[in-house]
Amino acid sequence: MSILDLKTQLIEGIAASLKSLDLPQDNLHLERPKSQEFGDFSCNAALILAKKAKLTPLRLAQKIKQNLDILKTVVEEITVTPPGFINFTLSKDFLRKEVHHILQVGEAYGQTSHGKGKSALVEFVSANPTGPLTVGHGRQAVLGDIISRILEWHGYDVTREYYFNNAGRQIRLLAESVYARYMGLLGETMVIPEGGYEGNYITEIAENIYNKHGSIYNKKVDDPIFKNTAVQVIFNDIKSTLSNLQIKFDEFVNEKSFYENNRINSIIDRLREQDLVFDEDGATWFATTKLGKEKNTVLIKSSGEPTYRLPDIAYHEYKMKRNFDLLVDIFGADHKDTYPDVLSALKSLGYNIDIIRVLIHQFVTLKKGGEKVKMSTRKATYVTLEDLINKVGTDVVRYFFIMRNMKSHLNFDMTLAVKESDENPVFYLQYAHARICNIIKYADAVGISYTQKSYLRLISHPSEIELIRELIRFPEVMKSALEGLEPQVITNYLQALATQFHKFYTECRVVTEDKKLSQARLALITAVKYVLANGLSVLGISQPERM
RNA sequence: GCCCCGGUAGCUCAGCUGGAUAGAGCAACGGACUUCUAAUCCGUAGGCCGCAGGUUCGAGUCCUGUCCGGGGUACCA
Repeated sequence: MSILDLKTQLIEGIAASLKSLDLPQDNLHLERPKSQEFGDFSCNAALILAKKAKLTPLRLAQKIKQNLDILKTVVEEITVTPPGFINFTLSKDFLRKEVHHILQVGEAYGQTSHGKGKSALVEFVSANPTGPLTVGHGRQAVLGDIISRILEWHGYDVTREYYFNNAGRQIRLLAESVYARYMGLLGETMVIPEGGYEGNYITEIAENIYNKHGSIYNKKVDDPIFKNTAVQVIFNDIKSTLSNLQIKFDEFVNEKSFYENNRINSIIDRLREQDLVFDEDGATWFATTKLGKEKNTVLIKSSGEPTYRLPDIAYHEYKMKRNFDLLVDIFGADHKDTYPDVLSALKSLGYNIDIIRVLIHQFVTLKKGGEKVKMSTRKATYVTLEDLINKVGTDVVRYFFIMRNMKSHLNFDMTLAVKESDENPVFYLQYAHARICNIIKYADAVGISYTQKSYLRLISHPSEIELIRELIRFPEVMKSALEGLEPQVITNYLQALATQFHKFYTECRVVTEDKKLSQARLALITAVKYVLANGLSVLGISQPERM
């Protein structure tokens, strides 16, 4: 039985008891008490329903308890404590059986079928190819990938999608910047455009063109070679960085495609039919004030060029039309004000926007030795993600970016990150895994291994029991990660599990003269190994067998 | 001005959709390797949960106000 099934059973039991007392049964849930003295689960139903039952919470709790019909083999003790909680303590027998359960299910332990037969589209990164990915993009890249993995863990068929724009003003500036460097290489005067790009990579792209073609593009600022080479080189660079982070996209969608097949005009037309589009001052506006916003929004500038919102709407309509069950958009805080326009447009066009989950993450504040660094791709005052990966490694980078709640600002101190990479919390988890692997190897060498009948009844030491208690929380944690689409709960949990394991390790020797006990403990730590490995793999972090 | 996010130990942050005595890591101090890995463990110390009201059996968590930090508020993306 999984802990999730057990919780359902307990809640059903409580509901039945409430029904027999003629009390409402909705909104029941179990909590994990902070202290073990209150057992493994507690229920606050009596506190909430006391008024309705015209009893003190304590008396009501007693009554609910009396009417409870719950298996003694699973729940060892039910207590009522002030102010009126009903507490359930799981039997040791149940806990031991759970270890067996974990060993049987193995790599699938903690999975659910919530997403079985469903598909999800996760859009993230979506940085335009104007420069290398920065540390700032890293947070979103890792967040998006791990959220995708969480969805996959629960059975979703996930498409990771990257939306980009290789046209427009920024790209024109990029091409002109490359051209300027190219002219510089030819010994001509080099005019870097106003607001152009200054990074070293621009020079490298120019050299690339020069080495291949010499001076044949002299004075040909409009030749597509500059734009094409730049975009191609930068995109390759971006993909290679992502690949170093163990991230692979399934689809790349070009904003340009929405101009080509008339989708944009069609959106304007359909919104106009509903009186949500009007013309003013030569521009075309989206009447967002009619949809509850304070200001209207420009969709087509008076120059005739659409703002990015319009293709964004077209892109999201394209997402909708592909019939996913779930659409996840991951944006930085700078999009906070713009995505509601996209959603209200989709709604007006008749789409069910309930399937969209928009996740907004706060920015990374980069620091160097305590000093704040302002990042700008244009000015090349950034630290590239690639540099960071090279310095501290993929596992550390991935872990670092999801250690914190996405709603919080992430202070990233480069100096500290490099210095502290040796004592990064990710190693704490991996060390626990490696320790287990080593014990198993040692046990193997002396001829002890666990079998299905591994004397688990011999497990009784407090730190063993605590370890199991921690272990079986895993399915709950993974469920909550799915509900909140928040990877951080997994890292918090794995830290707690590793702590409990390290504690167990110092208190209980696994391989001893006592063969039966050794087998039992071997079974226990193998279960720990599965859970650690499962958690780490969802985070996309390696599980070393030796450190 | 208006909108969004944050404010919890010296520092960096957890705190499970309102629960019981607010937690961890780092830094400080004191202990533990003859053992399956000390990248570890145990202990001590550290708090007006920004501030003030409110809601109720119960608030770090919800509401109102206020202060501080960040982001947004473009015919830029």
